[in-house]
Amino acid sequence: MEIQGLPGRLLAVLGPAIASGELPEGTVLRAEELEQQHGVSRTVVREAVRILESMRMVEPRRRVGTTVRPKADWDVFDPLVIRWRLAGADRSAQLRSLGSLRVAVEPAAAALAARCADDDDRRELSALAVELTVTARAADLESFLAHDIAFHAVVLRASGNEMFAHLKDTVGAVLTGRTEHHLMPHRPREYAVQLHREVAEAICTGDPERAERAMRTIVVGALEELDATLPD
Amino acid sequence: MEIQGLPGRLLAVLGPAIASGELPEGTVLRAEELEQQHGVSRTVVREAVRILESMRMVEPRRRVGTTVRPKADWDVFDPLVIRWRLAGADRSAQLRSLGSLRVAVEPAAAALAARCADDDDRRELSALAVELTVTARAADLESFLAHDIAFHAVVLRASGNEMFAHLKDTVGAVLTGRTEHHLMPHRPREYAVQLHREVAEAICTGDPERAERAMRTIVVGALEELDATLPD
DNA sequence: GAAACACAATCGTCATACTTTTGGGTGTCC
DNA sequence: GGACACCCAAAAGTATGACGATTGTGTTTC
Repeated sequence: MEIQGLPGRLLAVLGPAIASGELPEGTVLRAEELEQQHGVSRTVVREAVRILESMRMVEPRRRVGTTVRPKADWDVFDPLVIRWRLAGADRSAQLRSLGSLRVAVEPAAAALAARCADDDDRRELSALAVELTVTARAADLESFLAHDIAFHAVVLRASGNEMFAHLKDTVGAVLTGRTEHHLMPHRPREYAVQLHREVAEAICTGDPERAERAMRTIVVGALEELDATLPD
Repeated sequence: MEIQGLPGRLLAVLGPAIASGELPEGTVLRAEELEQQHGVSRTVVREAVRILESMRMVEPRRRVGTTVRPKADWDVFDPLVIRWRLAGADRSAQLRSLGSLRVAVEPAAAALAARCADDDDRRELSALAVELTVTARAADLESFLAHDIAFHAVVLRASGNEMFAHLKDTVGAVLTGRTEHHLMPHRPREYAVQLHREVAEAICTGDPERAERAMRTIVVGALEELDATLPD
C-alpha cells in the first residue's frame, strides 16, 4: 500500500505537511534544504518530490525551487491525498466531500449490483447483513465497523464497475474516521441496520430500484448526521 | 499537466504500455534494461518507476525486479491512468466505467449546483447553453465539443464539491474521446441540446430536482448511446 | 530428503560531478 | 529615464560510480 523506503517516509512527512496547510500554497521547497532537514540524499528527495508532482501538489521549477501548488490543483482522488487530508486540518471538508460522493455513487452501485451481482456476492452480502445485525445488537462497534466496511465494499465490487469498486478504501476510510472520531451513535441505530438488510435483500432478489432507494437512505442519513455533527 | 523531463517521457512510454496490456500483469522490468532500452540514466528510470509505484501499477522488489501489478490494483482515478487506458486496448471498458460514473455523479452535481451556484456560474451556464444551441445548429462539432466540456465543467464546479469539480478533466476526456472516435451523431441532437438548456435554466432558477432530472437524462442517454455503439 | 548456508542478482541509497534552464541584475544604447 | 540585450548565478535535471540491504536460488551438508 504505502510507498516503500526512504522516499516513502519523506513523503509521509511532506504530504501531510502540505495537506494540512502547514506548507501553504506558494511555499518554496529547495532540494538541498530537504536533504539536510531530513538527512537523506538527493536521490531520495527527488523521488519523493516527483511523486508529489504526479499528485499535482507541487511544481518543481528550475532556478526557483519546488513550489506548493494551490489546493484546487491537487489530485483529490488520490488515496494518499485523501488520507492526508482526513488526518489534517480540513478533515471536515474532506468528510463532507466524501459524503456527497457517497450519496452520488453508492446508490448507483447498489442498483447495478442488483443487476450484476453473482452468487458469491449475494451470499457474502447476506452473511454480512446478519453480522451487522448481530454486532449492532451487541453494541460491538469495532466488529460492526469492520463488517460495515466489508458490506459497502462488496456492494461497490458487485456493481461490476471497476471505478466504483476502487472507492471501497475511500468509503472505508470515511466509516473508520466516523467511528474513530465519535461521530457515531454509541450503538448503531436499528433503522440503519434494517436498511442494510434491505439493500442486501434487494440485491439478492435482483431489485435495483429498491436497492438504490435503501442505499440512498443510508448514505443520505450518514451525510446529514455528518453535517449535524461536524464543526463549522 | 504532464510530468516534466525525461522521467515524464519514460512514463509516457511505460504507462501506456502497461495500461494497454502490452506489458501484462507479472511482467518484470529491470532497471538496467530500462536504462539501456531508453538511453537514460538510473536516476530517470527510478523516478519514473516510483511514479508508477505511486499509481500502484508496478511493485519494485529486491532481487526480482519491478513487476507489473494486476489491473485491479491500479489507481483507476488517476488522470494519467484514465488517459492511458482511453488511448489503449480497453478503451471500451474505460468509457463504460466512466459512463456509469457520470450517471452517478453528474445528476447529483447538477442538483447541488442548483442550490450552490453563484451568479458567475449561472451567467456562464446560460451563455454556454446559448453557445451549445448555436454551434449544434451550425453542426460545428469542434466548437460544440469545447462548449459541451465547458458546460459540464461549470456544473461540476458549481456543485461546490471539490471532488466533483475534479472530475471535469475526466468528463472532458470522455466527451473528447466520444467525438474523436466518431461515437457521436454527425450533428448534435436537438433533444440533447434542449436538455442542456433545461439544466442551465433549472440551475439558474434554483430548481434542484429539475436540474438533476435533466442532467440524468443527458448522461443516461450518453451511456446508452455508448453501449449501443461500442464494440464487444 | 530436509535444513542450513553461501552466493549473486537486483533494488535502494549516497556522494559527486556535470548540464540545462531561467530569473534577475547589469550595462548599454536610444 | 526607459527599454533592450546580455551575462551570471541559482536551482533543478541528468549521469555515474560505489556501496548497502534484501532475498530468491542453488549448493552443501547431514
